[in-house]
Amino acid sequence: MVESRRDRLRAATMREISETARRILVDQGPEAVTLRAIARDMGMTAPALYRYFDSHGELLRHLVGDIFTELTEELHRDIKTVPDGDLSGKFLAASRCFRRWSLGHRREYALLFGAPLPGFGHKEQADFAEECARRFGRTFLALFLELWHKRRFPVPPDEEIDPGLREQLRRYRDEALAVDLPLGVIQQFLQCWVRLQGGVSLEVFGHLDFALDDPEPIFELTMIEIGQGLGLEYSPPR
Amino acid sequence: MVESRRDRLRAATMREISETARRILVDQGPEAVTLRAIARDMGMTAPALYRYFDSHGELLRHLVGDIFTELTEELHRDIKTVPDGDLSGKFLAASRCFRRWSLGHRREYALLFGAPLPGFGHKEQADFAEECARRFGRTFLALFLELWHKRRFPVPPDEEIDPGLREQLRRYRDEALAVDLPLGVIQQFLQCWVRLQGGVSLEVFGHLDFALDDPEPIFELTMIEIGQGLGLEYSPPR
DNA sequence: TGTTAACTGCTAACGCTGTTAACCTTGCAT
DNA sequence: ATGCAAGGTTAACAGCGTTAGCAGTTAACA
Repeated sequence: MVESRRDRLRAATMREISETARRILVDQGPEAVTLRAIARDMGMTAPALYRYFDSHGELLRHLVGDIFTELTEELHRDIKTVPDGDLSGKFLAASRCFRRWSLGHRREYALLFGAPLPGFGHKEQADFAEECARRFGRTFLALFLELWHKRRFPVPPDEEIDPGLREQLRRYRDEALAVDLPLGVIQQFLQCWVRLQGGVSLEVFGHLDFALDDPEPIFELTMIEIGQGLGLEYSPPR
Repeated sequence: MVESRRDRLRAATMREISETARRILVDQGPEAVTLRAIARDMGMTAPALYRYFDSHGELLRHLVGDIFTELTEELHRDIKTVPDGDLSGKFLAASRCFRRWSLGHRREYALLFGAPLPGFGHKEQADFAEECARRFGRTFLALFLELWHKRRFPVPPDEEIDPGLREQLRRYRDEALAVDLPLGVIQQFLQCWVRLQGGVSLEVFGHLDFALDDPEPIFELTMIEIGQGLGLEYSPPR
């Protein structure tokens, strides 16, 4: 049997649950995404949702996966708007897209990148959400590696890397990435990623409000500095 | 009346509430800090806590203030262990202390620097918590300004700063800091702070786990880069 | 000193949460 | 046609924040 009537209904209900959860998240924040609220909005009762998800947490993890996917798609869309030759432009576009999306979806951001909730350890995340997160990560990594292959920005030789770090980088490269690269490239990637996501996190959570109403110029300064390390041509936004 | 018997009892109860809340936070995480749990641990009932705090949220905000104070004290303690002449050492010590405390108090960190909770907007925070947070911020700012006055690291002249940023920096300098400084110093401070806290946040929340078991070397690399911008002498930890 | 008001606790209750158990109807497959 | 599984229901349990109402204790004041 390929596509029974029940299968179709089930898939539709699944979709409706996701959409409803998503809408509540956007409208009322993460703590309002309760089973009862979702069910209420759908004209159902809460226990019925257990036919679709094992627990509240798993429903949230599924939601996380959806959001990661949406973010990743938006990133790819923005990257594609830059002509293929312009790698600097693509890198800038991706970074700015990530920041823009994050600031425009603070509650989703909190769910994806905030403090890990209880029983939500970012480690034992559901396969689905985990895979979505990985694809998100690969988006930036792919850009970075393309940059390395085509432009060869300067990186420290393996021998000059802190021994403790070197071993970790080697493991990550060989086990997770399975590519042939100097370890310095991975180190550089991680440093850039920390600056990018670290800065965005602070902004999203309002931890620069004590001094700035609009931290965009600070973000752009960061982009300039990162770009210098990678030999990129900087061009202002818009 | 200066110090009635009731006043003493009330103060003691206040203290006990704080300590109990704190212990539950450390042992079981932020979501376990419920009014009922606190009351249970104290041999009281939940409604009695309303004699001391208007709501659950306000109790949490008070807890935040306590934690900020504790963190600030630990920072000052560590800074003092470095001889007064060694400003580079003090700066490194403070930064490493912040990172160490954050990694050793992840749940407290989440409360202080995580996503703002509902009705917990980081803006309309209770006066108490707000003041504690300010004193924490001033700890780093003071080090930074001392560094500037004694060592004069290079900063961009006011005219070269992005106009939009310049105006914000001027407001922050004149209204919040009320000091006489080139705006470039403030800009540099904010950039350093973003790198420091941004990196620590990612580490605490486990967002580097996808690649690294121990991100300390990456943190030290950041310290080296920041130090270069400020003309500091780098010395490895321990 | 006696009275009054404020303070500090209690219990009971409301409505919310996630979750489980028991039950009923409906769709699908043998 | 029979039987089983899927997908829904209601009822219930334990926990939560919060409010109302009641009692006892302490402090202040006439």
